[in-house]
Amino acid sequence: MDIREIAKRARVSTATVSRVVNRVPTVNPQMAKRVWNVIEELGYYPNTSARALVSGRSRIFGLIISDITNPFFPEIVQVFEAIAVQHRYEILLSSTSHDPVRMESSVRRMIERRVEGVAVLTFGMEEPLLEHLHVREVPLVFVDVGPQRPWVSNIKIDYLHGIRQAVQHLAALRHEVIAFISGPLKLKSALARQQAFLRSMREIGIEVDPALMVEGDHTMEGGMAAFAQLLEKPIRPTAVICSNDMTAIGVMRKSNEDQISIPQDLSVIGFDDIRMAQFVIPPLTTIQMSQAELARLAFDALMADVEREAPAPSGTEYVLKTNLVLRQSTRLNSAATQRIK
Amino acid sequence: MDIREIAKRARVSTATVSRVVNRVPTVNPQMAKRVWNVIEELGYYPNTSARALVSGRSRIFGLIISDITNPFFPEIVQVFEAIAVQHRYEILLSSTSHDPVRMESSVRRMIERRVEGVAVLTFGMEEPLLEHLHVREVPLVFVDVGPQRPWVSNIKIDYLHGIRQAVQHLAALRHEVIAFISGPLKLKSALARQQAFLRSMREIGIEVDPALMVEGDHTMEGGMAAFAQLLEKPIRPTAVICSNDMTAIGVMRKSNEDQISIPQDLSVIGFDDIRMAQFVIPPLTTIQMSQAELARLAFDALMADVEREAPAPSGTEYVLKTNLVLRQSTRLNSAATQRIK
DNA sequence: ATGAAAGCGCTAACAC
DNA sequence: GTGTTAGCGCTTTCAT
Repeated sequence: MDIREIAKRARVSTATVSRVVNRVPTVNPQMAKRVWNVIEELGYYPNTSARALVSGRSRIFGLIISDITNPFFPEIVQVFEAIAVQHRYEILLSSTSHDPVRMESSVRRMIERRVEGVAVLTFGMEEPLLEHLHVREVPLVFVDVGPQRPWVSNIKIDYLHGIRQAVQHLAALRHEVIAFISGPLKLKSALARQQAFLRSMREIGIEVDPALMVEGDHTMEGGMAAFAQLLEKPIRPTAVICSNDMTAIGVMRKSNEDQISIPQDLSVIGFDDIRMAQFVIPPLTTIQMSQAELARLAFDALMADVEREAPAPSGTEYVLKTNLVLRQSTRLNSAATQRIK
Repeated sequence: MDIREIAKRARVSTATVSRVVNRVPTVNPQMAKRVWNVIEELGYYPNTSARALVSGRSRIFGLIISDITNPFFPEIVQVFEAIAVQHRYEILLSSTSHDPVRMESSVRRMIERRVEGVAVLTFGMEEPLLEHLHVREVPLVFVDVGPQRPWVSNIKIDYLHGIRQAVQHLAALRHEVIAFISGPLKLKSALARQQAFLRSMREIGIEVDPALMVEGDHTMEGGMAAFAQLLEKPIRPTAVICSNDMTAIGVMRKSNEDQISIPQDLSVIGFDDIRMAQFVIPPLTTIQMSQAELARLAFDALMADVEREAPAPSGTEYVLKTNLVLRQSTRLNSAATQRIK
């Protein structure tokens, strides 16, 4: 059952059926009605492949993430998909697990499906792949790590904004010995968070003791290990800020094992605000990087490029702010309180 | 750059290029080599829309879930996608949020993309939608709730297997007063779990006091509320089995607020084994329903139907076993222990 | 073993 | 405002 069948039964041409289906306003309403009736009656659904082939528009966006089981991503996928559907786009999802081979195959699949844009929410993309997409003028959007060139947008995360809030929040609670557990420092995003922490501390006149900075790996196990390291140091922090929530959850887990109560004995702050942050005990105070907002920015960036005829010569830049959300893993520093008494 | 361009440059016909790309074995190896070289050189990627249009095969499977942010689903999506890619299939993901309108639009999109099969991992599908897919002979796979008819597979969950293990585990730990927090009982899957619990208890000679059965809603908040209800009853359970992990996490949260220690004062068992179950404190003993296995079964079911020329008249049935995984939220009933002393 | 050619279902000129 | 028609890029007979 195809457009010709509909045309025949509605006694119009296929062109008219096409116009009706695509809601071209110039068609005679009566005729349109007749066509719709036949469409309903026969349960006709236009064939997307044919449409894509002839129009040259696939109405598909690629979405490359590292790992859907990483709690940071589900909400992004959710929102991205919801917006896409509103715009009559489909999404081609791909998890790469940080594997360059899978990344390459993802890009290949996306090119074969002639995606109209790709959101890359991983730690960048190798030059040859970029090149393949670039010659086809496929709009791309990255988070922080995109190259400056036509058809490439970048969403810059304002780490400082939220991290400064976190530091000042702890300072207000009389914490002075504040540790920081970073992510893998070879990651640009992890490094940026650490830098923002140091800068925020400097702003309030504290020069951080290097002993209070340990490197984690953004996993729970890494958080536990990093915190264990911290406990062996001569100075004991009363608060710790973590480079992501999973790390913070690791800290909480290790604290629990060692009979360190949170927030009584130790205040903990995470980063990301993954959903799980609300479910741990106590609920985790964390720096939110809105996944919904990120998804929306990414989609809008692609959409903008699709609708542009000429690209900005060195891409477009967007900014996503981060913000502290207060929950129950931080508290007034009891040591300081006693001192005041 | 299309197949003709390649053909011209390799001085062969388009038919030969097509054969080469599709690895038809009869082509002269030399010629094939020549064609591959040109393909590499020009960076040619076949156009999927054209392929789908002419071959009538989209190489897409639909995957309908209720909500990707529900921790039960990410791993399913992950595994389903990975297997699909291995078979050179793409997946069309859709979250319906239990909204019939979104479900309808999902199905429409899938039909328009001419998916070759749909895995429906929600609580069923309304008859009219089923009908649309049925007339097109689109293979479907459901979990528990599929109708018996051609082109429809069903994955039956063996709830009893794991729940019986849970009950016997608790019994072995000398628990006698075991509560059960169910899911919404209008859900077939929730009801089945409750029935399996009752049956398992009966098997070991315990008739469950109705006061020990409360209805939750499969959310953390619901778990907290249900447990609060339980605490107001005259009899106090020493162990509680929950219809899913989020409910169990709610119980843990509420226990924490009320100074009830887990597992010292109360043993808790969940269901599903979502990833978070490993991260809560203490790690949750739970009945695993392997998400990876479920995804694999679903994919295999669709693939089998795609390759079948005639469908089984009343569909095919698959079974997924559940199993208890021991972690740290269960312990010997201390009351019973004292009694023995 | 290879090539010529007929479409797959649709859109978009272009003509009326 | 509506119809005719030429493709979109590919696969697949059918000849050779």
